[in-house]
Amino acid sequence: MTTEAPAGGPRRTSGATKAAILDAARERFAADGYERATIRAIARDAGIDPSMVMRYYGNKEGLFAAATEIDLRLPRPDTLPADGLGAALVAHFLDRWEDDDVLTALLRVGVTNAAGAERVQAVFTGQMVPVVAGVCPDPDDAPCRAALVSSQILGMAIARYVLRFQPAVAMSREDVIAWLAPTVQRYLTAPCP
Amino acid sequence: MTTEAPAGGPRRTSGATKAAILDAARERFAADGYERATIRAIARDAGIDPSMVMRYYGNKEGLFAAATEIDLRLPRPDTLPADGLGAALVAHFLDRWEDDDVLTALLRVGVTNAAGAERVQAVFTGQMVPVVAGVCPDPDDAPCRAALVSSQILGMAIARYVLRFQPAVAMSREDVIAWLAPTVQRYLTAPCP
DNA sequence: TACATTTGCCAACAAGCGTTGACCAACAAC
DNA sequence: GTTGTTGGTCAACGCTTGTTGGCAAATGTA
Repeated sequence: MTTEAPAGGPRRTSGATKAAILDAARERFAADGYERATIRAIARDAGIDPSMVMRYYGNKEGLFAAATEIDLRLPRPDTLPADGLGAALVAHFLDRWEDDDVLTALLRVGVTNAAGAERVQAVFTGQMVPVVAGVCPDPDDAPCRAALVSSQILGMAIARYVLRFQPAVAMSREDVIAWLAPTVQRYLTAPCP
Repeated sequence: MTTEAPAGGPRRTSGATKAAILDAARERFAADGYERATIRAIARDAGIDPSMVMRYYGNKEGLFAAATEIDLRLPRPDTLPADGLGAALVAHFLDRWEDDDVLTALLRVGVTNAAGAERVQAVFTGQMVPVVAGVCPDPDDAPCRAALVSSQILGMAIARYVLRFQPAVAMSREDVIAWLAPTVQRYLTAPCP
């Protein structure tokens, strides 16, 4: 709950309301996907009328776009040991996924919605490819290698945080890193087959 | 289009109509996901009235369940060389995904819908775990290893067939196999870290 | 004081959804 | 022929959705 006005007290600022709407939207989109996350439910969570959502974000698509602006916060590759980059990347993504609903929301919607798919693609190619290009042997291979890394990262995220496969959920953070790090490392730096 | 009656000719058998409905449903579920694949649209594709869908499949959930009965057709592990199992599995899944809409449909819906997620889980654990158990060192590890294999297979399927990441789509079948096979092989047979 | 702006609620709209039940026409059996 | 069964349409229901416009009240500004 984000309502804090004590019934009859001073109105919130528009900024606070906008933020409350975004919080509720992220949670709903993450939990339900695009279609089933209704504006009415989001407004209810934010403690306001549905029409306020329209006033501030225009329509549902605008709300979704505002709620899923994402920064993967990838580390600069030159700050890490070259041979530990796989482990570092896997650990980073596990952390990101566990403390931010937006990633799950984006993934859920990306799989359902065409606009969402483009958005996932933009985030990953825009932020992943540069990092990969900084560490792989031939920068021309960066898109391909980034796609491979993404496939493994996204696959584990879906198994663990979306589908909730029991064995994937039960694995400890360290086990996931130990298993996936060599895979990612190979996709990053091994010579092309 | 699955309508073939020449306007006023003999009626179809119920079996033909049921099959036409299932075909249309698979296509729509694969293309649009659960919520946006409407019964009306499926019926239109099948060339019949929406009420026929209800008569034959009860309700939308029943239709979805009928449309996504899946056999992964996994090969028996003892028919393959132990060290080529990774490549064989990856190749098998690429083939399956490319000639069967149902897999994409199930994946799309599994990510959106709770019932769909359970279904994905049931298919993968029910059919993948036994195969993995037949080839990995300690059968107790089979669920964990199956989850790892699934994470890489599902991740590539999502990147290539759902999100349509450009580099993932552009890769040739042989390249995908060459990159992913060692990963899958390691998840299957390498000692636990 | 008076006025303008901003925050918010309310009631309604049109459209689309899953679902239902009544009705029709073709066939098969008697 | 009559009578059941089967494949199919039609029109409507109750409901939810995104979206809109008008109105109340609190705040700022003169």
